[in-house]
Amino acid sequence: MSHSEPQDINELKKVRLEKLEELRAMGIDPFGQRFERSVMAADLHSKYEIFEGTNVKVAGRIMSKRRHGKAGFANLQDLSGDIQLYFRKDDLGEERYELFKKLDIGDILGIEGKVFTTQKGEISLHVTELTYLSKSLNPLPEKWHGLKDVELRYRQRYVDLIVNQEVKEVFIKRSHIIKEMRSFLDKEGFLEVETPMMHPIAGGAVARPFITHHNALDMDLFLRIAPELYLKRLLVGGLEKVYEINRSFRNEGISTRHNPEFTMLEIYQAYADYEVMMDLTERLISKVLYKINGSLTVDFEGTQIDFSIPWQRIPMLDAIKQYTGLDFTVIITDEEARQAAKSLSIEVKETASRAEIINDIFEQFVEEKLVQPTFIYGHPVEISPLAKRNSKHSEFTDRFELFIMQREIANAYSELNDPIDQRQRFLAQVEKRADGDSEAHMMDEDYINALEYGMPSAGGLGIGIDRVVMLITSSSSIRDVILFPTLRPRD
RNA sequence: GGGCCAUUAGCUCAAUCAGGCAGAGCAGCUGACUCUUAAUCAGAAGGUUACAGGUUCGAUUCCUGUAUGGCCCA
Repeated sequence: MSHSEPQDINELKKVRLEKLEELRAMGIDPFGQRFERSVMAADLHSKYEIFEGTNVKVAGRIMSKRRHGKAGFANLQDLSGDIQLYFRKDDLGEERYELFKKLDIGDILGIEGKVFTTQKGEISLHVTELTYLSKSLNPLPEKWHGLKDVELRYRQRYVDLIVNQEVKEVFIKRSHIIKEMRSFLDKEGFLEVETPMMHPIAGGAVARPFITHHNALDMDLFLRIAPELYLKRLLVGGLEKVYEINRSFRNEGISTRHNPEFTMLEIYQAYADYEVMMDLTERLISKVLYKINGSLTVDFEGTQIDFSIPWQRIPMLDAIKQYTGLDFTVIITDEEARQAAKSLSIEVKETASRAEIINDIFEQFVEEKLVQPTFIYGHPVEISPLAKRNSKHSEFTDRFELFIMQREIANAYSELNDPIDQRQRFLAQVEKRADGDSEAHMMDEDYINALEYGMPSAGGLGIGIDRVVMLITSSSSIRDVILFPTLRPRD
């Protein structure tokens, strides 16, 4: 019990505490023991013919109660669904009927009873025995309107899960989605690995890290912003096909699309390239979607998204030309690029490079147009410090990003395995850092050292799991697919 | 970080526009009712109107600040 609210126990809780004492006085443990249930609630409905007339045991939470003098009904909810309970004084006897009368909504019970159908046609249990498994002291939200206050829903997700079934379904789906992804990758011969979450050097992405401190070593560590550089060390080590599904952490704002900790799937495949990764992305997401939803189309807030493959593949410069008319194959110098940006009324720094401007224009004018699954490929090398250069156009990389519903869902490239070029790229990043870009990469000498042993040519792919779950479950906020989203603490 | 909006009973919401006794439904409590299902009927109760100030005879309402959250922008 919180020590911050000693005198503040409200009336409703007081009544329940009194009931708890009454139970104890009757010799009943309000917070019972193991209960061997024989059947789930949903099975009683789906396999009624099998269970009709038999005695079964169910366990779960009382969600509603209707009393009629010397008889009454309640509804019990377990993970699978609901079952109605019928209590009758004549059958239960005085004492057990008293227990029924004392029941509060929210109490957790084990129930033994006989399966039957009421006159109104509802499959129910005629209760013969009830066992207290947990007395509930806090009143649940209203049965009809449920819990709507989003702040309370996120802060007290346990209550949200009790009363809002659709929330429970989203998180069950999330679990299934991740399970299907693992199953898909395992079948394709990938090895699931775990790499450090605490990094001495935060690398693998452009982002500000969280800093923590190790006391015994007396050193600062960064919570990882991406697992990329460790996974590629494993390619060097000969683990040719690896993936990792786990959290990364980025120290930036919170929005409907960003949570400070989020789940990424990263995949690396030796001897592949970014086009192999495109194919893999299509197959992976469409297969998982079909397994989960039984369809390749999703209705996302009224927009039909069609995941039938193949998906569109558009070079980044073509996409910019299509939506702005600007042709960056003839806009060559930084100065020309800055002029082009001004023509679109984009604010750019005096020192902004052509690559940065291409990226800015893409983000501001093209992303919002990409609703159906679309691969955008061919990013400037300057904003892709870990990607291999295109063999014909060395200022661009063999990289793609996948966009769906205006959101970046995946990022992938042919991995840069030239240690000399990689060192130059890191140095360019270090320079940016020195100029105040706190998101730029740090130098990672050990990673260079690994590359110097030889990393096979490879394709790498990162998929934002939370965003995929948002798409598949038609959720508009990332907080609706993360059980306990980051919030400022109350008090 | 900036803009806009919200915060009223355990929950879902009124009352705020134009300052004048803070209301309802559900849940809870008391009573009636042995097949109800948003059960029904009767009764009683439940409030630091997020917090701190200010204006006013009088503030849930107007003003300022703070906290938390939501949406949009960076």
